[in-house]
Amino acid sequence: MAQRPTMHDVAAAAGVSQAVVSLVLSGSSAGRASETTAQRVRDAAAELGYRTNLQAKSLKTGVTEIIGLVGDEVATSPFSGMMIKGAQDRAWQDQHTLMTVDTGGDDGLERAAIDTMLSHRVRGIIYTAMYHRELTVPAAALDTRVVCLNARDVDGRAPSVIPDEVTGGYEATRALLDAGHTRIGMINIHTSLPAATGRLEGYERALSEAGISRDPELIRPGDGTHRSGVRAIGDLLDLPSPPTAVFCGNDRTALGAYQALSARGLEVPGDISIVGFDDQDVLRDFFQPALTTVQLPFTEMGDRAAALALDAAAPAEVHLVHCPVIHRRSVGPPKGR
Amino acid sequence: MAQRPTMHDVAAAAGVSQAVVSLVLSGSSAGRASETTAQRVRDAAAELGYRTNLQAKSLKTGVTEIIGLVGDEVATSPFSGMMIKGAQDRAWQDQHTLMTVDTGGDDGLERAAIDTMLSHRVRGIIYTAMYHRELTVPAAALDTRVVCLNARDVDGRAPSVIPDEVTGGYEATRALLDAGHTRIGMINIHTSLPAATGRLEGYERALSEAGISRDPELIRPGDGTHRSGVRAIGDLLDLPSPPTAVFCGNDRTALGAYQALSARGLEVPGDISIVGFDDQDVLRDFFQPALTTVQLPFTEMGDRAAALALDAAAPAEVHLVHCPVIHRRSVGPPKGR
DNA sequence: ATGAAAGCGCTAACAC
DNA sequence: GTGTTAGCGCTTTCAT
Repeated sequence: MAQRPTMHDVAAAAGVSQAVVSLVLSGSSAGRASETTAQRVRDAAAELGYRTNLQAKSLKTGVTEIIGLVGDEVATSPFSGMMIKGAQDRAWQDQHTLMTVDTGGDDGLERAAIDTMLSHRVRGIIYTAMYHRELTVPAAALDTRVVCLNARDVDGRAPSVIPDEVTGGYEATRALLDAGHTRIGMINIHTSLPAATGRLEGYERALSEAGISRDPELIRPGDGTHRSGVRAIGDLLDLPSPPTAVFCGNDRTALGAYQALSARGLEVPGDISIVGFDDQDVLRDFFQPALTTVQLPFTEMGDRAAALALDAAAPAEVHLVHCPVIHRRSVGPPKGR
Repeated sequence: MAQRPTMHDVAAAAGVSQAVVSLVLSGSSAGRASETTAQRVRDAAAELGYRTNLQAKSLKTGVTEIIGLVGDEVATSPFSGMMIKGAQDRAWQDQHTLMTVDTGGDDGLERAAIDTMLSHRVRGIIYTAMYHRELTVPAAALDTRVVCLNARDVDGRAPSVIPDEVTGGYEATRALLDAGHTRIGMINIHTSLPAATGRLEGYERALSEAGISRDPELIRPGDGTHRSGVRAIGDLLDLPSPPTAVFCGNDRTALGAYQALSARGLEVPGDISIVGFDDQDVLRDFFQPALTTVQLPFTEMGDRAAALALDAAAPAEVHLVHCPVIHRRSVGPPKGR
């Protein structure tokens, strides 16, 4: 762990000047240095265990190869891991590294994190939300390139990458429609979330497109919990004319529905078809039979966000990322068909 | 997003020299600059939106304020999120930031990641495993300070921070012993894991300390899955003299046990007491009644690892972090007592 | 109490 | 083809 060798050391070892070392090692020596010299330099570098000092390089060039990623609960939510992975892999492809800070929702820490990143002269900041939501990018962050991930910048000053909830809800409902259902319930999640409004909008659009008139009784409120799935599916089944299929606003709700159904001796999809939303990893094993659901494309979203963070010219648009339906076993034809 | 102001700009604005700006902003101006001057400098800096250029600072000082964190699946496992959070918060307290790379288990990427971090002249590297295991630190990484997190460096060249599985298993078993049980089963997980051998060792130690002779029939193999919990608990119950309590090698196994028990019409803890291991967040809600289990102290482990990464003088020891028993509702007195 | 100056390791323009 | 040179923005020593 002695003092790291510098280009000067390599130059001395190879018997050339430091400038030549720079040229050779940066790969731009074509036509500048002879191949013999180049090889001698590379050998010397390897021999000494030379490694670029990125501080020095960045100081000179004025740009760093770091992308900052700030978010509430970035580390602790299972979802954000995928966003980070997507962003990281993309950054990596472009020789960049991610510097991550999980603010835990603490505004002071967030300010400090942004500050630190700016001091590090990051190439851009990916401002990430654990749950899809709307937010205002802190003014300080706008000193650099900012991209909102899983969040929409209400002021439209930064590009945003969010899941296309509407199309997701639409396609989830279509999957049910296509299986022959015409009486389709929906159990929503917290209505304050873009996820809730978007998914519901997709549901309604699909039904109206199919010429099915809206029945408010079929749309049940919920809060995204297991418990609310249990309750809402009960309400739905107790209707004079119960639905033959239900679109659940998220997987957790769907799991509640599954259990309530099984408690009543009803089968999925024999008696009733179910579609979820989120395709949550950790819940997957608990669905018997496997749940047909809509996937939140977090990895792709992370990828897109990183790409935008690296592209200084990208306009501050909203990028909707498609949420594909994952067809598994919880959808079948309506009972008695 | 114009060119960022430098200390020279601040100096010009405040009518002092750049050196004084450095002194004042670094806080070491006590007795060097007058308070009036200092204030003028700070005002000018704020006015211009000045921010330290950490590249330049690091180049000069020779040390960075970055800690690298490399791991397989760091981003995607629910556990590692907590380790990252713990490490980050600790790093943050010491003005450091985390640069994270998830290698996805790819060796090439891992090498590249370590290389990059070394080029960034990170203060240290936290080499993290998703599952507690033994490993060899890549030679390249040893160019800097390395700390193994949730992994033990078999060559003993780097300090390691790992959960104290043995004591965890011991205390889990003690919880059962203390409730009055004397016939206690254990369902193990993959025996190749330090988690499995350690937990079993703790179990055996607790029993032998209590003067209970070892009954091999009570120790069932498993692979950590839900399914293996279902199977093993069945085997245990079918014994001529079944246990009144079972220590499950992990929560997932315990969940299988719960379900098999409920399928047989048996109650926890009325008919049988259960203790798990891991205290896995996502499974928590599925336990009815709430599971008494042993917590893997990931946040604390991350904290310790970061602290070690920052302490160049720390010896390459193994740091065992205590795994506390979380008492909930799945332990009661033996039936018929 | 303040300023001048050197130099950290690198890139890149320019000279030979 | 290769070397010389001038900074990038900062910290720090030494003058003043």
